[in-house]
Amino acid sequence: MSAQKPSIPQGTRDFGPAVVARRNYIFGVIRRTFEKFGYAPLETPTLENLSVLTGKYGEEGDQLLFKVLNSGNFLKKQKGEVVKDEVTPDDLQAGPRAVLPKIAEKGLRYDLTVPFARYVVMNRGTLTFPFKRYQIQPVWRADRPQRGRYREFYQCDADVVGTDSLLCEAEIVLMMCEVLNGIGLTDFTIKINHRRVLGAIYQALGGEGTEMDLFTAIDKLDKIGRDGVEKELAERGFSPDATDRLFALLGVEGSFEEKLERLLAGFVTAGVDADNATADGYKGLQDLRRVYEYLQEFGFAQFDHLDFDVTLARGLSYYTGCIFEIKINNVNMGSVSGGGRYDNLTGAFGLPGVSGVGFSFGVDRLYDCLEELNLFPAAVATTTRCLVANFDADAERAVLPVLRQLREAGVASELYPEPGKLARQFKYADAKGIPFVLLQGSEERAAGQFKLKTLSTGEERVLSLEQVLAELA
RNA sequence: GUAGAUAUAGCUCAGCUGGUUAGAGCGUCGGAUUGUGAUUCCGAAGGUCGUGGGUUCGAGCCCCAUUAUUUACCCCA
Repeated sequence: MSAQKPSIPQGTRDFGPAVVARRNYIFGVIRRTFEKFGYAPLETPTLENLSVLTGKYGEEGDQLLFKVLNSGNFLKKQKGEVVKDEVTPDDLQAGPRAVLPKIAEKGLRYDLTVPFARYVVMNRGTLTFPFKRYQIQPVWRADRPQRGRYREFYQCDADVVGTDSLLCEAEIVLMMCEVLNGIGLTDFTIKINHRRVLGAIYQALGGEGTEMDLFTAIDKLDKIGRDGVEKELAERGFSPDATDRLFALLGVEGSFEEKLERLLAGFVTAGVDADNATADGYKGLQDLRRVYEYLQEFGFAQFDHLDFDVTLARGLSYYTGCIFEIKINNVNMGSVSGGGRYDNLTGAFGLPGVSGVGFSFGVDRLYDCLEELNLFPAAVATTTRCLVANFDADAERAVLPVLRQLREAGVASELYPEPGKLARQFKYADAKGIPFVLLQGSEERAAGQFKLKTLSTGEERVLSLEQVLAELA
Protein backbone atom coordinates (compact mmCIF):
# COMPACT_ATOMS: atom_id res chain seq x y z
CA MET A 1 0.00 0.00 0.00
CA SER A 2 1.49 3.29 -1.03
CA ALA A 3 1.53 6.26 1.30
CA GLN A 4 -1.44 8.54 0.75
CA LYS A 5 -1.55 12.26 1.18
CA PRO A 6 -3.59 12.95 4.31
CA SER A 7 -6.51 15.30 4.04
CA ILE A 8 -9.64 16.37 5.90
CA PRO A 9 -13.16 16.68 4.51
CA GLN A 10 -14.13 19.82 2.67
CA GLY A 11 -15.29 22.60 4.93
CA THR A 12 -13.75 21.13 8.09
CA ARG A 13 -10.67 22.38 9.90
CA ASP A 14 -8.03 21.32 12.39
CA PHE A 15 -7.52 23.77 15.23
CA GLY A 16 -3.92 24.06 16.42
CA PRO A 17 -3.03 25.00 20.01
CA ALA A 18 -2.91 28.75 19.37
CA VAL A 19 -6.24 28.70 17.57
CA VAL A 20 -7.91 26.61 20.26
CA ALA A 21 -6.73 29.08 22.90
CA ARG A 22 -8.27 31.94 20.96
CA ARG A 23 -11.48 30.05 20.34
CA ASN A 24 -11.72 29.19 24.02
CA TYR A 25 -11.34 32.85 24.80
CA ILE A 26 -14.46 33.60 22.73
CA PHE A 27 -16.33 30.60 24.14
CA GLY A 28 -15.48 31.80 27.64
CA VAL A 29 -16.94 35.26 27.12
CA ILE A 30 -20.12 33.81 25.65
CA ARG A 31 -20.50 31.14 28.33
CA ARG A 32 -20.01 33.59 31.20
CA THR A 33 -22.54 35.97 29.67
CA PHE A 34 -25.17 33.27 29.21
CA GLU A 35 -24.70 32.04 32.76
CA LYS A 36 -24.85 35.55 34.13
CA PHE A 37 -28.30 35.88 32.58
CA GLY A 38 -29.51 32.68 34.19
CA TYR A 39 -29.17 30.19 31.36
CA ALA A 40 -28.17 26.62 32.19
CA PRO A 41 -26.01 24.41 29.98
CA LEU A 42 -27.43 21.62 27.85
CA GLU A 43 -25.79 19.18 25.48
CA THR A 44 -27.51 16.92 23.01
CA PRO A 45 -26.17 14.09 20.83
CA THR A 46 -24.23 14.73 17.67
CA LEU A 47 -26.58 12.33 15.94
CA GLU A 48 -30.32 12.80 15.83
CA ASN A 49 -32.88 10.53 14.28
CA LEU A 50 -33.47 11.78 10.79
CA SER A 51 -37.17 12.01 11.50
CA VAL A 52 -36.40 14.69 14.10
CA LEU A 53 -34.43 16.77 11.62
CA THR A 54 -36.25 16.46 8.32
CA GLY A 55 -38.98 18.90 7.47
CA LYS A 56 -37.81 21.48 10.00
CA TYR A 57 -35.60 23.57 7.78
CA GLY A 58 -37.54 23.68 4.54
CA GLU A 59 -36.84 21.73 1.40
CA GLU A 60 -33.36 23.20 0.93
CA GLY A 61 -32.51 22.50 4.53
CA ASP A 62 -33.31 18.84 4.09
CA GLN A 63 -30.78 18.68 1.28
CA LEU A 64 -28.13 20.25 3.50
CA LEU A 65 -28.50 17.56 6.16
CA PHE A 66 -25.63 15.13 6.57
CA LYS A 67 -27.18 11.67 6.66
CA VAL A 68 -25.45 8.79 8.39
CA LEU A 69 -25.45 5.41 6.72
CA ASN A 70 -26.96 2.62 8.78
CA SER A 71 -24.52 -0.01 9.89
CA GLY A 72 -25.06 -3.51 8.65
CA ASN A 73 -25.78 -4.80 5.21
CA PHE A 74 -28.97 -3.21 4.01
CA LEU A 75 -28.58 -4.24 0.41
CA LYS A 76 -28.71 -7.98 0.73
CA LYS A 77 -30.53 -10.41 2.90
CA GLN A 78 -28.08 -12.43 4.97
CA LYS A 79 -28.35 -16.19 4.84
CA GLY A 80 -30.92 -17.35 7.35
CA GLU A 81 -31.85 -13.97 8.75
CA VAL A 82 -34.44 -11.39 7.95
CA VAL A 83 -33.26 -7.91 7.20
CA LYS A 84 -35.77 -5.30 8.17
CA ASP A 85 -36.44 -2.70 5.50
CA GLU A 86 -34.32 -4.38 2.89
CA VAL A 87 -33.64 -2.23 -0.12
CA THR A 88 -35.40 -3.78 -3.08
CA PRO A 89 -34.71 -3.42 -6.78
CA ASP A 90 -37.94 -1.47 -6.98
CA ASP A 91 -36.56 1.03 -4.48
CA LEU A 92 -33.41 1.47 -6.50
CA GLN A 93 -35.53 2.03 -9.55
CA ALA A 94 -37.62 4.62 -7.72
CA GLY A 95 -34.57 6.68 -6.82
CA PRO A 96 -32.99 8.23 -3.73
CA ARG A 97 -36.22 9.20 -2.09
CA ALA A 98 -37.25 5.57 -1.75
CA VAL A 99 -33.80 4.28 -0.85
CA LEU A 100 -32.73 6.91 1.67
CA PRO A 101 -35.16 6.11 4.50
CA LYS A 102 -34.05 2.48 4.37
CA ILE A 103 -30.31 3.08 4.44
CA ALA A 104 -30.10 6.12 6.73
CA GLU A 105 -32.14 6.73 9.82
CA LYS A 106 -29.74 9.12 11.60
CA GLY A 107 -28.26 12.48 10.70
CA LEU A 108 -25.80 15.05 12.08
CA ARG A 109 -27.46 17.93 13.86
CA TYR A 110 -28.07 20.92 11.61
CA ASP A 111 -28.63 23.48 14.34
CA LEU A 112 -29.17 23.53 18.10
CA THR A 113 -32.72 24.81 18.20
CA VAL A 114 -34.51 21.76 16.84
CA PRO A 115 -32.65 19.30 19.10
CA PHE A 116 -33.52 21.65 21.96
CA ALA A 117 -37.20 21.55 21.02
CA ARG A 118 -36.98 17.76 20.85
CA TYR A 119 -35.38 17.72 24.30
CA VAL A 120 -38.04 19.98 25.79
CA VAL A 121 -40.82 17.76 24.51
CA MET A 122 -39.17 14.56 25.72
CA ASN A 123 -38.53 16.03 29.18
CA ARG A 124 -41.55 18.26 29.58
CA GLY A 125 -42.59 16.43 32.73
CA THR A 126 -39.40 17.21 34.58
CA LEU A 127 -38.52 20.71 33.39
CA THR A 128 -39.34 23.87 35.27
CA PHE A 129 -40.79 26.50 33.01
CA PRO A 130 -39.84 29.03 31.84
CA PHE A 131 -36.84 26.90 30.90
CA LYS A 132 -33.66 28.77 30.01
CA ARG A 133 -30.81 26.86 28.46
CA TYR A 134 -27.64 27.60 26.58
CA GLN A 135 -25.85 25.17 24.31
CA ILE A 136 -22.41 25.35 22.72
CA GLN A 137 -21.80 22.55 20.26
CA PRO A 138 -20.81 21.99 16.65
CA VAL A 139 -23.38 21.63 13.90
CA TRP A 140 -22.99 20.31 10.36
CA ARG A 141 -24.34 21.47 7.02
CA ALA A 142 -23.62 19.91 3.64
CA ASP A 143 -23.20 23.33 2.08
CA ARG A 144 -20.62 24.54 -0.40
CA PRO A 145 -17.92 26.08 1.79
CA GLN A 146 -16.80 29.64 1.15
CA ARG A 147 -15.68 32.70 3.06
CA GLY A 148 -17.16 32.55 6.57
CA ARG A 149 -19.03 29.34 5.77
CA TYR A 150 -17.97 25.93 6.94
CA ARG A 151 -19.49 22.46 6.88
CA GLU A 152 -18.67 21.95 10.53
CA PHE A 153 -19.01 24.97 12.81
CA TYR A 154 -19.94 25.86 16.34
CA GLN A 155 -23.12 27.54 17.41
CA CYS A 156 -23.69 29.09 20.81
CA ASP A 157 -27.41 29.17 21.48
CA ALA A 158 -29.36 30.68 24.33
CA ASP A 159 -33.10 30.06 24.32
CA VAL A 160 -35.95 30.36 26.76
CA VAL A 161 -39.19 28.44 26.29
CA GLY A 162 -42.47 28.67 28.13
CA THR A 163 -42.99 32.40 28.33
CA ASP A 164 -44.29 35.08 26.00
CA SER A 165 -42.61 37.85 27.96
CA LEU A 166 -40.86 40.39 25.80
CA LEU A 167 -38.35 40.80 28.60
CA CYS A 168 -36.61 37.82 27.00
CA GLU A 169 -36.26 39.69 23.72
CA ALA A 170 -34.86 42.69 25.55
CA GLU A 171 -32.37 40.49 27.38
CA ILE A 172 -31.23 38.99 24.11
CA VAL A 173 -30.19 42.47 23.03
CA LEU A 174 -28.37 42.91 26.33
CA MET A 175 -26.52 39.61 25.97
CA MET A 176 -25.57 40.35 22.38
CA CYS A 177 -24.01 43.65 23.44
CA GLU A 178 -22.28 42.15 26.42
CA VAL A 179 -20.62 39.42 24.37
CA LEU A 180 -19.53 41.71 21.56
CA ASN A 181 -18.18 44.27 24.01
CA GLY A 182 -16.48 41.45 25.91
CA ILE A 183 -14.46 40.35 22.91
CA GLY A 184 -13.58 43.87 21.88
CA LEU A 185 -15.91 44.38 18.92
CA THR A 186 -17.18 47.94 18.78
CA ASP A 187 -18.49 48.63 15.30
CA PHE A 188 -21.56 46.40 15.09
CA THR A 189 -25.28 46.70 14.47
CA ILE A 190 -27.94 44.62 16.16
CA LYS A 191 -30.80 44.54 13.71
CA ILE A 192 -34.24 43.83 15.04
CA ASN A 193 -37.54 43.37 13.25
CA HIS A 194 -40.80 41.49 13.75
CA ARG A 195 -42.32 38.81 11.61
CA ARG A 196 -45.72 40.40 11.95
CA VAL A 197 -44.41 43.74 10.76
CA LEU A 198 -43.38 41.89 7.64
CA GLY A 199 -46.80 40.27 7.56
CA ALA A 200 -48.45 43.65 7.77
CA ILE A 201 -46.30 44.92 4.92
CA TYR A 202 -47.40 41.96 2.86
CA GLN A 203 -51.01 42.83 3.54
CA ALA A 204 -50.42 46.49 2.80
CA LEU A 205 -49.30 45.50 -0.69
CA GLY A 206 -52.68 44.00 -1.38
CA GLY A 207 -52.01 40.28 -1.02
CA GLU A 208 -50.20 39.69 -4.29
CA GLY A 209 -47.69 36.86 -4.65
CA THR A 210 -46.60 34.89 -1.58
CA GLU A 211 -45.24 36.06 1.75
CA MET A 212 -42.07 33.99 1.39
CA ASP A 213 -41.24 35.47 -2.01
CA LEU A 214 -41.74 38.93 -0.63
CA PHE A 215 -39.65 38.36 2.50
CA THR A 216 -36.70 36.77 0.77
CA ALA A 217 -36.69 39.60 -1.76
CA ILE A 218 -36.82 42.25 0.99
CA ASP A 219 -34.02 40.54 2.85
CA LYS A 220 -31.71 41.02 -0.11
CA LEU A 221 -32.28 44.77 -0.35
CA ASP A 222 -28.89 45.79 1.03
CA LYS A 223 -27.20 43.29 -1.25
CA ILE A 224 -28.91 43.73 -4.63
CA GLY A 225 -30.40 47.19 -4.17
CA ARG A 226 -33.83 48.54 -4.96
CA ASP A 227 -33.58 47.74 -8.67
CA GLY A 228 -32.70 44.14 -7.93
CA VAL A 229 -35.59 43.72 -5.52
CA GLU A 230 -38.02 45.30 -7.98
CA LYS A 231 -36.88 42.95 -10.69
CA GLU A 232 -37.18 39.91 -8.46
CA LEU A 233 -40.64 40.91 -7.24
CA ALA A 234 -41.82 41.50 -10.79
CA GLU A 235 -40.73 37.97 -11.63
CA ARG A 236 -42.72 36.68 -8.67
CA GLY A 237 -45.93 38.32 -9.77
CA PHE A 238 -45.93 41.55 -7.82
CA SER A 239 -47.33 44.60 -9.61
CA PRO A 240 -45.30 47.82 -9.97
CA ASP A 241 -47.95 49.53 -7.88
CA ALA A 242 -47.41 47.09 -5.00
CA THR A 243 -43.65 47.49 -5.30
CA ASP A 244 -44.00 51.27 -5.02
CA ARG A 245 -46.07 50.91 -1.88
CA LEU A 246 -43.46 48.49 -0.51
CA PHE A 247 -40.63 50.95 -0.88
CA ALA A 248 -42.71 53.70 0.66
CA LEU A 249 -43.00 51.53 3.78
CA LEU A 250 -39.38 50.29 3.71
CA GLY A 251 -38.22 53.86 3.33
CA VAL A 252 -39.31 54.93 6.81
CA GLU A 253 -36.49 56.66 8.59
CA GLY A 254 -35.69 58.18 11.92
CA SER A 255 -35.17 56.88 15.42
CA PHE A 256 -36.46 53.54 16.64
CA GLU A 257 -39.61 55.20 17.94
CA GLU A 258 -40.13 57.37 14.89
CA LYS A 259 -39.99 54.34 12.64
CA LEU A 260 -42.60 52.64 14.77
CA GLU A 261 -44.95 55.60 14.46
CA ARG A 262 -44.43 56.12 10.75
CA LEU A 263 -44.98 52.46 9.98
CA LEU A 264 -48.13 52.47 12.03
CA ALA A 265 -49.43 55.40 10.03
CA GLY A 266 -48.46 53.61 6.83
CA PHE A 267 -50.31 50.46 7.83
CA VAL A 268 -53.44 52.40 8.76
CA THR A 269 -53.38 54.25 5.45
CA ALA A 270 -52.93 50.99 3.57
CA GLY A 271 -55.87 49.52 5.41
CA VAL A 272 -54.08 46.51 6.89
CA ASP A 273 -56.91 44.43 8.29
CA ALA A 274 -57.73 43.25 11.77
CA ASP A 275 -56.26 39.77 11.35
CA ASN A 276 -52.93 41.38 11.90
CA ALA A 277 -54.04 43.95 14.41
CA THR A 278 -55.27 44.02 17.95
CA ALA A 279 -57.63 46.48 19.56
CA ASP A 280 -54.86 48.84 20.57
CA GLY A 281 -52.55 48.66 17.63
CA TYR A 282 -50.53 46.32 15.51
CA LYS A 283 -49.01 43.40 17.37
CA GLY A 284 -45.61 43.53 15.69
CA LEU A 285 -45.09 47.23 16.28
CA GLN A 286 -46.47 46.87 19.77
CA ASP A 287 -43.99 44.13 20.63
CA LEU A 288 -41.06 46.10 19.31
CA ARG A 289 -42.16 49.11 21.31
CA ARG A 290 -42.33 47.03 24.47
CA VAL A 291 -38.84 45.61 23.88
CA TYR A 292 -37.58 49.12 23.40
CA GLU A 293 -39.23 50.25 26.63
CA TYR A 294 -37.77 47.33 28.57
CA LEU A 295 -34.32 48.32 27.38
CA GLN A 296 -34.88 51.91 28.39
CA GLU A 297 -36.16 50.90 31.80
CA PHE A 298 -33.18 48.61 32.30
CA GLY A 299 -30.81 51.46 31.63
CA PHE A 300 -29.47 50.09 28.37
CA ALA A 301 -26.87 52.50 27.10
CA GLN A 302 -26.09 51.27 23.60
CA PHE A 303 -29.12 52.22 21.52
CA ASP A 304 -26.73 53.47 18.86
CA HIS A 305 -25.96 49.80 18.15
CA LEU A 306 -29.63 48.82 17.89
CA ASP A 307 -31.39 49.27 14.56
CA PHE A 308 -35.04 48.60 13.80
CA ASP A 309 -34.46 47.27 10.30
CA VAL A 310 -37.69 46.75 8.39
CA THR A 311 -35.84 44.83 5.68
CA LEU A 312 -34.58 42.15 8.05
CA ALA A 313 -36.41 38.92 7.20
CA ARG A 314 -34.25 35.86 7.93
CA GLY A 315 -34.80 32.58 6.23
CA LEU A 316 -35.83 30.06 8.84
CA SER A 317 -39.53 29.63 8.55
CA TYR A 318 -40.33 28.96 12.18
CA TYR A 319 -39.89 32.52 13.45
CA THR A 320 -43.18 34.19 14.33
CA GLY A 321 -42.30 37.22 16.48
CA CYS A 322 -39.24 39.37 16.91
CA ILE A 323 -36.22 38.51 14.76
CA PHE A 324 -32.60 39.47 15.33
CA GLU A 325 -29.36 39.59 13.45
CA ILE A 326 -25.91 41.02 14.14
CA LYS A 327 -23.70 42.52 11.50
CA ILE A 328 -20.09 43.48 12.15
CA ASN A 329 -19.80 46.65 10.12
CA ASN A 330 -16.10 46.97 9.39
CA VAL A 331 -15.65 43.37 8.20
CA ASN A 332 -16.94 41.71 5.06
CA MET A 333 -18.68 38.78 6.72
CA GLY A 334 -22.17 37.38 6.91
CA SER A 335 -24.13 37.76 10.11
CA VAL A 336 -22.34 36.52 13.24
CA SER A 337 -25.54 35.95 15.17
CA GLY A 338 -29.22 35.54 14.57
CA GLY A 339 -32.38 34.55 16.34
CA GLY A 340 -35.98 35.25 17.07
CA ARG A 341 -39.21 34.10 18.61
CA TYR A 342 -41.03 30.98 17.50
CA ASP A 343 -44.51 30.40 18.80
CA ASN A 344 -44.84 26.76 18.00
CA LEU A 345 -41.50 25.09 17.64
CA THR A 346 -42.36 22.11 19.81
CA GLY A 347 -45.62 21.65 17.91
CA ALA A 348 -43.86 19.42 15.40
CA PHE A 349 -43.10 17.05 18.27
CA GLY A 350 -46.64 17.01 19.61
CA LEU A 351 -46.46 19.80 22.17
CA PRO A 352 -48.31 22.82 20.79
CA GLY A 353 -48.62 26.23 22.33
CA VAL A 354 -45.16 26.54 23.84
CA SER A 355 -43.54 29.81 22.89
CA GLY A 356 -39.81 30.23 22.79
CA VAL A 357 -37.27 32.85 21.89
CA GLY A 358 -33.58 32.48 21.39
CA PHE A 359 -30.51 33.38 19.41
CA SER A 360 -27.21 31.96 18.35
CA PHE A 361 -23.63 33.13 17.93
CA GLY A 362 -21.47 31.74 15.16
CA VAL A 363 -18.11 31.42 16.87
CA ASP A 364 -16.22 30.63 13.71
CA ARG A 365 -17.36 33.87 12.12
CA LEU A 366 -16.64 35.84 15.29
CA TYR A 367 -13.16 34.34 15.22
CA ASP A 368 -12.65 35.39 11.62
CA CYS A 369 -13.79 38.92 12.48
CA LEU A 370 -11.45 39.22 15.47
CA GLU A 371 -8.61 37.83 13.39
CA GLU A 372 -9.20 40.30 10.60
CA LEU A 373 -9.50 43.25 12.96
CA ASN A 374 -6.51 42.10 15.03
CA LEU A 375 -8.54 42.13 18.23
CA PHE A 376 -7.20 39.03 19.98
CA PRO A 377 -5.34 39.97 23.17
CA ALA A 378 -1.75 38.75 23.07
CA ALA A 379 -2.08 37.11 26.47
CA VAL A 380 -4.55 34.51 25.19
CA ALA A 381 -1.88 32.34 23.60
CA THR A 382 0.61 30.91 26.07
CA THR A 383 0.18 27.93 28.32
CA THR A 384 3.47 26.93 29.94
CA ARG A 385 4.92 29.67 32.13
CA CYS A 386 8.28 28.20 32.99
CA LEU A 387 10.56 25.76 31.22
CA VAL A 388 13.06 23.97 33.45
CA ALA A 389 16.25 23.31 31.51
CA ASN A 390 17.64 19.79 31.40
CA PHE A 391 21.46 19.75 31.61
CA ASP A 392 22.23 16.10 32.20
CA ALA A 393 21.03 13.04 34.10
CA ASP A 394 22.23 14.32 37.50
CA ALA A 395 20.68 17.75 37.04
CA GLU A 396 17.46 16.15 35.82
CA ARG A 397 17.17 14.14 39.03
CA ALA A 398 17.93 17.12 41.19
CA VAL A 399 15.41 19.37 39.53
CA LEU A 400 12.40 17.04 39.60
CA PRO A 401 11.31 18.13 43.11
CA VAL A 402 11.58 21.73 41.93
CA LEU A 403 9.24 20.93 39.07
CA ARG A 404 6.78 19.51 41.60
CA GLN A 405 6.97 22.59 43.79
CA LEU A 406 6.47 24.91 40.84
CA ARG A 407 3.33 23.04 39.91
CA GLU A 408 2.11 22.94 43.48
CA ALA A 409 2.48 26.70 43.50
CA GLY A 410 0.21 26.82 40.47
CA VAL A 411 2.93 27.68 37.97
CA ALA A 412 2.40 25.87 34.64
CA SER A 413 5.81 24.25 34.22
CA GLU A 414 7.58 21.64 32.22
CA LEU A 415 10.99 20.03 32.32
CA TYR A 416 12.62 19.62 28.93
CA PRO A 417 12.19 15.87 28.56
CA GLU A 418 15.74 14.97 27.63
CA PRO A 419 19.19 16.30 28.45
CA GLY A 420 20.70 18.23 25.63
CA LYS A 421 22.02 21.42 24.19
CA LEU A 422 20.71 24.50 25.89
CA ALA A 423 20.40 26.20 22.53
CA ARG A 424 17.79 23.65 21.53
CA GLN A 425 15.96 24.04 24.79
CA PHE A 426 15.87 27.82 24.52
CA LYS A 427 14.64 27.58 20.97
CA TYR A 428 11.90 25.28 22.20
CA ALA A 429 10.85 27.79 24.86
CA ASP A 430 10.94 30.62 22.37
CA ALA A 431 8.89 28.78 19.77
CA LYS A 432 6.31 27.82 22.36
CA GLY A 433 6.09 31.31 23.78
CA ILE A 434 7.25 30.26 27.25
CA PRO A 435 8.24 33.45 29.10
CA PHE A 436 10.71 32.00 31.66
CA VAL A 437 13.48 29.42 31.63
CA LEU A 438 14.80 28.08 34.94
CA LEU A 439 18.34 26.71 34.95
CA GLN A 440 20.27 24.74 37.51
CA GLY A 441 23.53 23.29 36.24
CA SER A 442 26.38 22.03 38.37
CA GLU A 443 27.46 25.55 39.34
CA GLU A 444 24.06 26.63 40.63
CA ARG A 445 23.49 23.28 42.28
CA ALA A 446 26.76 23.60 44.23
CA ALA A 447 25.57 26.99 45.46
CA GLY A 448 22.04 25.82 46.12
CA GLN A 449 20.73 28.49 43.75
CA PHE A 450 18.86 28.79 40.44
CA LYS A 451 19.21 30.98 37.43
CA LEU A 452 15.97 32.44 36.11
CA LYS A 453 16.00 33.91 32.63
CA THR A 454 13.27 36.17 31.26
CA LEU A 455 13.19 35.51 27.54
CA SER A 456 11.55 38.74 26.45
CA THR A 457 14.33 40.86 27.97
CA GLY A 458 17.19 38.38 28.15
CA GLU A 459 17.67 39.26 31.81
CA GLU A 460 19.13 36.55 34.09
CA ARG A 461 19.02 36.50 37.87
CA VAL A 462 20.50 34.11 40.42
CA LEU A 463 17.79 33.29 42.96
CA SER A 464 16.89 30.87 45.70
CA LEU A 465 14.00 28.47 45.17
CA GLU A 466 11.78 30.59 47.40
CA GLN A 467 12.54 33.65 45.34
CA VAL A 468 11.85 31.78 42.11
CA LEU A 469 8.48 30.62 43.39
CA ALA A 470 7.60 34.11 44.58
CA GLU A 471 8.62 35.51 41.22
CA LEU A 472 6.57 33.10 39.10
CA ALA A 473 3.51 32.44 41.21
C1' G B 1 -27.12 22.28 -7.99
C1' U B 2 -24.87 27.09 -11.39
C1' A B 3 -20.41 30.08 -12.70
C1' G B 4 -15.25 31.70 -12.28
C1' A B 5 -10.21 31.21 -10.36
C1' U B 6 -6.13 28.38 -8.60
C1' A B 7 -2.85 23.79 -8.16
C1' U B 8 5.41 24.43 -8.52
C1' A B 9 10.00 22.64 -1.74
C1' G B 10 7.08 21.81 5.01
C1' C B 11 4.64 27.24 4.31
C1' U B 12 3.97 31.81 1.06
C1' C B 13 4.94 32.38 -3.88
C1' A B 14 8.36 33.64 -8.63
C1' G B 15 9.29 30.96 -13.17
C1' C B 16 9.96 35.55 -19.70
C1' U B 17 7.50 33.67 -26.59
C1' G B 18 7.61 26.31 -25.24
C1' G B 19 14.42 25.59 -25.06
C1' U B 20 20.36 23.03 -21.08
C1' U B 21 20.69 21.14 -14.37
C1' A B 22 13.05 24.59 -11.89
C1' G B 23 14.29 29.47 -8.15
C1' A B 24 13.47 33.08 -3.77
C1' G B 25 11.81 34.29 1.15
C1' C B 26 10.30 31.98 5.53
C1' G B 27 10.74 27.40 8.16
C1' U B 28 13.82 22.82 9.20
C1' C B 29 18.72 20.72 10.12
C1' G B 30 24.21 21.41 10.90
C1' G B 31 28.19 24.78 12.17
C1' A B 32 30.44 29.66 14.10
C1' U B 33 29.37 29.01 20.32
C1' U B 34 30.50 21.35 24.52
C1' G B 35 26.11 26.63 29.79
C1' U B 36 21.85 30.41 26.44
C1' G B 37 16.65 31.53 22.50
C1' A B 38 14.85 35.59 19.59
C1' U B 39 19.10 38.99 16.56
C1' U B 40 24.11 38.06 13.17
C1' C B 41 27.33 35.04 9.83
C1' C B 42 28.44 30.33 7.02
C1' G B 43 26.60 25.76 5.11
C1' A B 44 23.15 21.66 3.97
C1' A B 45 18.88 18.87 3.13
C1' G B 46 14.30 19.32 0.85
C1' G B 47 10.62 18.77 -6.08
C1' U B 48 6.96 12.23 -9.90
C1' C B 49 5.83 21.03 -11.12
C1' G B 50 -2.15 17.85 -8.40
C1' U B 51 -3.30 13.32 -11.63
C1' G B 52 -4.00 11.06 -16.63
C1' G B 53 -3.69 11.71 -21.70
C1' G B 54 -2.46 14.81 -26.15
C1' U B 55 0.42 18.44 -29.42
C1' U B 56 5.86 19.11 -30.18
C1' C B 57 12.58 17.59 -31.86
C1' G B 58 11.57 19.49 -26.82
C1' A B 59 6.07 20.94 -21.99
C1' G B 60 6.20 23.70 -15.18
C1' C B 61 4.36 26.80 -19.52
C1' C B 62 -0.05 25.03 -25.02
C1' C B 63 -4.74 21.58 -25.61
C1' C B 64 -8.33 17.91 -23.47
C1' A B 65 -10.03 15.21 -19.35
C1' U B 66 -10.04 14.40 -14.15
C1' U B 67 -9.41 15.40 -8.90
C1' A B 68 -8.69 18.81 -5.04
C1' U B 69 -8.81 23.68 -3.18
C1' U B 70 -11.05 28.40 -3.35
C1' U B 71 -14.45 32.68 -4.61
C1' A B 72 -19.32 34.17 -5.99
C1' C B 73 -24.72 32.83 -6.76
C1' C B 74 -28.81 30.07 -4.03
C1' C B 75 -29.17 29.69 1.16
C1' C B 76 -27.19 30.53 5.79
C1' A B 77 -23.85 31.25 11.65
